[in-house]
Amino acid sequence: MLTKEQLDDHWEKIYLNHISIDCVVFGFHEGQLKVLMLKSNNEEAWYLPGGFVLKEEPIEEAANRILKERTGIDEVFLRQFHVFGDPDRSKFHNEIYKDNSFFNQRFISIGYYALVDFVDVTPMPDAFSELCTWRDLDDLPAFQLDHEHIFRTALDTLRLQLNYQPIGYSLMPQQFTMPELQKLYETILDKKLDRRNFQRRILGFGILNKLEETRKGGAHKAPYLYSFNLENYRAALKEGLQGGW
Amino acid sequence: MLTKEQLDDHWEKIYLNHISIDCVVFGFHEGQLKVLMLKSNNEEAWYLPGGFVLKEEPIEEAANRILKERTGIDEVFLRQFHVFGDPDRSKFHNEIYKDNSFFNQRFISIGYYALVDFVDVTPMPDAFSELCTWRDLDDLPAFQLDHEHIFRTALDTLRLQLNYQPIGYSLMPQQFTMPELQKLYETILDKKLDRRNFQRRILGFGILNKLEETRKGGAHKAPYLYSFNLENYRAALKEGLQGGW
DNA sequence: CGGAAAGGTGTAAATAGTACACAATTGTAG
DNA sequence: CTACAATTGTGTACTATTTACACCTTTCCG
Repeated sequence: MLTKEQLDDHWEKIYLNHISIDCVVFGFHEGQLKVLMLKSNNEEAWYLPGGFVLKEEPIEEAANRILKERTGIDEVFLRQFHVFGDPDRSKFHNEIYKDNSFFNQRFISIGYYALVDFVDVTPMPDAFSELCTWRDLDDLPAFQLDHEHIFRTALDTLRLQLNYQPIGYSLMPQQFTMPELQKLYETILDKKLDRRNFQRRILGFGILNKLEETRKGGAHKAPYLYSFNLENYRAALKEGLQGGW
Repeated sequence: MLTKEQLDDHWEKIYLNHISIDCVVFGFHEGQLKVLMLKSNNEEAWYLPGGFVLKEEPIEEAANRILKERTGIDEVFLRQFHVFGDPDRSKFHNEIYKDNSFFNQRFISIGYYALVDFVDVTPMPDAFSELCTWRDLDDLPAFQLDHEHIFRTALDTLRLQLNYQPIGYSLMPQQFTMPELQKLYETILDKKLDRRNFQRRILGFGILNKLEETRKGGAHKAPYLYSFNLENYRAALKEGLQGGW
């Protein structure tokens, strides 16, 4: 265990000053959109996975590292979406940080959002938290600092993104049914979609493979399974889906 | 005039370390899309208007301040679009900066793009430049550092933005003709659009007022003048134009 | 083996997008 | 002063996309 001064020194030495990264990690499970959050025992409010940038580390790598530290996973959909740079956004009220020079500085935070497959994630608390866990979007706790704003902005960005990019690959398991995929879209958009029109549209993108098998075991007619056609999916990510001039 | 050491000290004292802002300022004049650029006498390559963030300044304010310093204008369309954070992006090769501790640090740059009315701008060089001037998009000089990448990313963002936001208000003069507005879109997208369909579409957005007057003086039939309906324009900016789920 | 709940599929109507042509105005050249 | 060239204004038929909507099938359960 290091002394307080040594810890202080530690942060200062390896991380860039003034810059932090916050990640909004979205997952989808049992028809619920979820976001990964952390909580320390000393505080009521929850916060988003975050961290700092090593002196010689590209910021994309930093975001990936932070994400991996909290989830165990790597190589996922991870995108910058906004920078939060108000001078009073990062006043830590926690007594722990009060006289730590590194934590007491102003931080400009680069917001990333990630789309991950829920079952691949093993939530792991960071050095300041006892809890790291998924929270349902319709049962969110109080947020620390400006993290509610960061989360909101990420969600808005995700909703916008639905309009010109496919997103399911990162959030769904390998195989899934059409109703399951539709539920994902409905959950993100927070509105009901027409079953038949949804299917036509999503199939029209050409990013799905219809599989032979069906998902048995439900109490009803067995739905077909689909998987993503990775080649077309990647092309759609690059080109955008449609629309415009 | 300050000594070199005093200057060094000056930067360190008032600006945040590691963080810079670069602005891609778009203007439109005589059917040409233009970008504001700077050049010093010591270097061949040009660069984008940029600067740093004051210790207690919100980053949006910093971007506005930097923009105002180079253009004289304020309260324009100005948006974050990307953060550029590779550790080797900001190695200044210029001898001037070689032993200046402030300039020799790693900078993570927040990219902003601005849409401005060409005629409102009075380009003003910064402390390192002799030249500050508009450059045509189809006659761009060599760029310093990663500024070509920053510029490209801004242009791609602007093109994407056309699909879900109106943009003309910030780039056009108060009054303009339909062909002039069409030319703006064609220039940004770098492709021809059908005159009649363009008109129907843009009028369909409900963001234009058709004026009584026409623009005389051209060698041809006098086109009608239009202005933007600010109320509807602002609503369209907020809501997005159309499309999607 | 009948019923409840969910999934699979098609079609008609409305809407939006595309392609395309002719008439009117204006300055210029003869 | 007139014919011409260039540009603007405007409308319509055709096509593609989006929307709204209904019936049949499968499966499990009681």
